[in-house]
Amino acid sequence: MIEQLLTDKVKEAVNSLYHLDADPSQIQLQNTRKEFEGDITLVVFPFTKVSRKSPEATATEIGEYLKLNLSEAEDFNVIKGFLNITIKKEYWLNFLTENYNSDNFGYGEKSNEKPVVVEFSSPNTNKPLHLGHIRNNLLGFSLSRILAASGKNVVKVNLVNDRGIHICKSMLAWRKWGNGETPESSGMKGDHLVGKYYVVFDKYYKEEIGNLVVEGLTPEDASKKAPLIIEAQQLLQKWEAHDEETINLWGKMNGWVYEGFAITYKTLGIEFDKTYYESQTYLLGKELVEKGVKQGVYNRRDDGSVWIDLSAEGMDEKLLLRSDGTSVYMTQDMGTATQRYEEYNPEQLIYVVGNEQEYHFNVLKVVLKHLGCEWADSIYHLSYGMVELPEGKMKSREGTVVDADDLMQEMFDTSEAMARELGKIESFDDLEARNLYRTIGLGALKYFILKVDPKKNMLFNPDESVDFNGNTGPFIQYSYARIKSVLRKADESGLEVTMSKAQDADMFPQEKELLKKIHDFPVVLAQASDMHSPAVIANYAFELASEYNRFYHDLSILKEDNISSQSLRLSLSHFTANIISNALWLLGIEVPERM
RNA sequence: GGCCUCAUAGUUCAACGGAUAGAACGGAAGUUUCCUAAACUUUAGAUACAGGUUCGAUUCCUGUUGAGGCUACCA
Repeated sequence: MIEQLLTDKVKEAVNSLYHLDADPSQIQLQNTRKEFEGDITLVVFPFTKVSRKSPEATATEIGEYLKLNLSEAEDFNVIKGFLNITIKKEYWLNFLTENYNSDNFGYGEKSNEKPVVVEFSSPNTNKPLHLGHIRNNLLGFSLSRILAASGKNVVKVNLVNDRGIHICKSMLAWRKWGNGETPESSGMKGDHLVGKYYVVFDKYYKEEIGNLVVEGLTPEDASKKAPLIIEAQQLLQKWEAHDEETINLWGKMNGWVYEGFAITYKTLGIEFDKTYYESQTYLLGKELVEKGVKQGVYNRRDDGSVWIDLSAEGMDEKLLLRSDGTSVYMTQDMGTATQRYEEYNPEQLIYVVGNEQEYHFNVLKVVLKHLGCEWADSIYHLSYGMVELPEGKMKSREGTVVDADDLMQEMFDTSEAMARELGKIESFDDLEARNLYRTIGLGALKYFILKVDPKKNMLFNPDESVDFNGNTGPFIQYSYARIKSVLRKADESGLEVTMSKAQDADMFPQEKELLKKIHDFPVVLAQASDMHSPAVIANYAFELASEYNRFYHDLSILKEDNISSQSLRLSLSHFTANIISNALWLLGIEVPERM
């Protein structure tokens, strides 16, 4: 890669000119802005101190050195403190020749080192998946692919939260008011059916609270003394005591939910290497807490509860074990993290979890380190922002959630309507048309969510739904389909891609821009895996597609009678299509061969 | 109260401390003998406020204002 060559040569240059052993961070290379002549720009301000010359003079000296000593350097010009270097055409053409047929251009070497474990999704089993889960799933899945492409050995895991008071609420409501309703009898998807009874529970629970408040209780007391919540808690105790009837009901209703989730995951295109169930892991961690008490790093109070004092770290006291000896969230997470560490010996443990749990993960790390687990440093919380609706935050109890299944169906319907309106599918058979709606609809949804920096809250307006024009997935998919169409036509016309001919071609500035953009892909990929950000890949894919469309929109590639130019354009098109498809694959987005 | 995050065109999003802050949608005006108009071209429009560090600040630091989150013997 030219960046590496330049970095080395610049280092050599400042050493020879100014006797400076330059730090890599001082050598700042960037793509030259389009309005200036040149390909790559060196920012020379960091060297003006040692050169004791003006930025212009310094840039000129370094430029002269590079032109003399770097064979790829064609020429240079200086504007203020910016040294714009032009790279020889041969370099770009050689780069094209060597890589245009490479299927995994830019991907890192596959390493056999310790794995990276990525946990994402982690749903509760009392209700269907919603828009917030979609952001989680897409981020986790795309991140896993990006890390894998950069050479890591990735393990995707899901921890299903299948036990607890929430599922007991659904169970109780179903038993009281369900009349034996099943997914088969109701025609409902299993997760939606269970979610329905969660809402039913909440309705009657709220009524009871209301009545108690009328009788004179405070809302807080009322919410604790309502008969329904007490009954639900008793159900949880029965579950923990392995009561057969309770376990059976729990197993049955969870089974419905899993069937529903499986469909949602499949539609969304998400899969895991391993799924853990909280019912099997929730007892883990208690031993760790006891161990901590023995070591004197945690404190047991008179009532039997266990705490850790984190005031030295600038945090509060935190409960690790209840007075009745049962686990809390933190206890379990200590256990599952330890289990996962022992199982995989990972280089990194990544948790894709919303930013409302940032404090929890900070505490988790510190609590483990107090126990002497140095590996706690390998825990990384990929914290993402909330998905907000125009009317504010989603609240499942207030029914302002956007259901994942409904949303995807809407996307499919919208893309179908658009395709029909545009007359896109006249030559398609039914199956191909249906696949296209799915591909486009999902592409729109995924791209819309992934293009936003994970850490930021994002706004989702269901009424406007997701666009199909502009900076969108379908635009990129369209660009891909169009390139494929060009290549098909070329093939039918008997045109051949001959790189030896292309080497003789003149390269238009726009063609070089496109090639430079492709050339950047490995750098972008590395950056994305460093920053854990699919958004970097998404925005890159859009820029690449735009670049292609802008240049070729009114140019007849096939009618060009100069064989060299034709070869250059076809191979450039082929290469662009490859990179677009690779970039979208990293986002979990499919490309259509035609649309 | 304490702690954390965010604040950029009318709207949704960009910008390793670098050049004249980019796109897209929406607004206004155009472009179909061609590979495919889900496209392309032109145009108006923004760094919340006040200081500081720097050759250079949307970016780093301090303060103010505004939005969200956390601060449960819930998970």
